[in-house]
Amino acid sequence: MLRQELAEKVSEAQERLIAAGELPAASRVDFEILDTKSPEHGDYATNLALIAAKPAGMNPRQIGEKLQAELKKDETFDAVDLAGPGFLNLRLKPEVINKYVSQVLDLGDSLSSAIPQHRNTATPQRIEVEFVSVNPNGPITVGSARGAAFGDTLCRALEAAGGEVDREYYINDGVNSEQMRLFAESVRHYVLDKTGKASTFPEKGYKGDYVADVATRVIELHGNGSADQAVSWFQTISQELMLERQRTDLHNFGIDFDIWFSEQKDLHDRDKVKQAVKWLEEQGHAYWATKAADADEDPEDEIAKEESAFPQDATKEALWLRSSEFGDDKDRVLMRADGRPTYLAAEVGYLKDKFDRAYDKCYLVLGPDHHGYIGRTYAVCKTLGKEPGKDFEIVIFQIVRFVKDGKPAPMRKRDGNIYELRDLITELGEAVAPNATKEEQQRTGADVARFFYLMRSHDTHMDFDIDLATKQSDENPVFYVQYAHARISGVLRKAVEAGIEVLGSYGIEENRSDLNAQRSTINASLLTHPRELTLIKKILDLPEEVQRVARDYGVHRIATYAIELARTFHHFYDACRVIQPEEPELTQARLALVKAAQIALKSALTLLGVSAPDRMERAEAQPEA
RNA sequence: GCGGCUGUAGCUCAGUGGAUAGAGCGCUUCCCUCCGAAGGAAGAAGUCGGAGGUUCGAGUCCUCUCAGCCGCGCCA
Repeated sequence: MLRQELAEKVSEAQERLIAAGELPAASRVDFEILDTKSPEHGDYATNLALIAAKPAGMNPRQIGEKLQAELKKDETFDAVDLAGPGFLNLRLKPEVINKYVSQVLDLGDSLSSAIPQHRNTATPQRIEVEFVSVNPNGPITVGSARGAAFGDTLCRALEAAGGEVDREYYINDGVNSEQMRLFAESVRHYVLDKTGKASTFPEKGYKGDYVADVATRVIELHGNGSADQAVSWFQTISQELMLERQRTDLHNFGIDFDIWFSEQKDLHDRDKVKQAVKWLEEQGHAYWATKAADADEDPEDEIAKEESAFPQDATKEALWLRSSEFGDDKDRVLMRADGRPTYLAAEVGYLKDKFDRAYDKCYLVLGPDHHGYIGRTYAVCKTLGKEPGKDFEIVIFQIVRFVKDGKPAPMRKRDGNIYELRDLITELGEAVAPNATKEEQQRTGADVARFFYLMRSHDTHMDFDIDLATKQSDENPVFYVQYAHARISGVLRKAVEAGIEVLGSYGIEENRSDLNAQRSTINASLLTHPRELTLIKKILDLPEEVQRVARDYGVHRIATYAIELARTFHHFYDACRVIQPEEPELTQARLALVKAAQIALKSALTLLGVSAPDRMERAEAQPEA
């Protein structure tokens, strides 16, 4: 797009100088087309002279002067100024910028994919992203929802960048799991209780509304007689119901997984874990011993082991993974002394299965409590012949602290007071759109929650003040962005009502022939107001932002971009009246620009998984009549 | 003890080694005969936790340090 065009112009000028012997060939460097700090500096700047100074063995300003002289010959530029230490500020002729409006209209929904790939990186084509993966004994909490929003928008960005993405959810449903058995016992307790039978609550059992909900569903589906079923039966059924609940909550949050990977069915039942462990043994990556080969003789450590809740017979041999040889801090047990596989063994089996599916790149999105797993997981990754960071990447998102009624909201499982994503969505929806229907409240609540999660870098510890988010809805810029979109829809509606011909109505789903017809009738060269040009430039930044996010998964920048784009639009809107019956040609040009802005806004919101409404309801109480 | 993350305006947070560090909220003051004021304009508000280092240039990279949050099982 525009920046690429400018980069080419600068490169060509540089090549001419090299050919003429004015610049050494060593001055060819990766330079950037930057934003200027303030509008009076021009539209864009390039740092070529600064970057090339060292390899060229020249003073930056010296290079700058030569380039400046060369670029001034190009009629693309209104002005080329050499500034500061050696920036070249580029001021463009308006028609260089406004000609892109019709291109944006032509691209439509594919605007975010308009740049195929970054010049330095081969974008992976087949991509797998594993995220959320909450155990099937608990609901989607407001904490895991951050990873859910992050992972999904990462997928959307990777797709926009040209990737084919599988969203994968790993289900921790091993039948031998203590946690799942305990969960089943807890559900059975609730069922017994609800059907009037005596029952004592299992020690360390699971409490909370969601457990009771599952029990209620069990009775609905299987009648009161289900109370007599065995724990193993409860384990199967309550797990299924819990998954159903998770699936529903995620769907309402805009997330649908492609692959639900069952540890039991897809690993254990197919003997994948044993096969993987055997394979590691054959490769010499695992060994039998009573303790780790690299264990240090720290007496305090020995004491800690003695006091462990899970004492092990130190005379029997366990199977250890040589993870320390692959970058982990110590070796890890794969098979316990009693012959049962550890969680790590299942993980090895899972990763091997995943890698065997031949993705170009796999991502694993994990919560902050898992950062200690990076070392060992990367070690496993290496034993399987994959390169961490290149073939496989773990992304850790940081904790969300929830504050409610001025106190930290408890989120810990088993305390009966889990703060679920569905509660958050309902709360936000009711507070922000009190007069809307239930469905609209759900959608609005999900919009607010997603935007809030995605606004901040995944590396930031964020505070989620429920009271603030519900009571003061203005706090959340999602409305600022959505309002810009609704405003555009309003303008287009108004234009139609005023009898102005707006081809293709006012959505962005209109058909191609209409768009082409409109493109031929608009005269974008009338768009010369500074705020019009600023808006066009901002719109053109979207595909670059997408590429960057796909490269470094800084997903929050899409939210930042959306806010900036909305602001740029509001500025334009304030200064440039769109509908002016006495100026039909300008009206058409501005309508085209407004539609281009709508395309970019909707694309950004879609990447965030936030809806782009055509009209918005007021949150304030209705004024007295 | 070891490891991860964070520290930027009163609060919540942006900031790709570049120019005078930004936004939202809050605060002060203006702007609806005019496409929806959930908007716009102007103002006050900063020792980028601290100290060194790297270089033409550091909020950004490196080392050290202080503070906060989190994690470290033959649990899953």
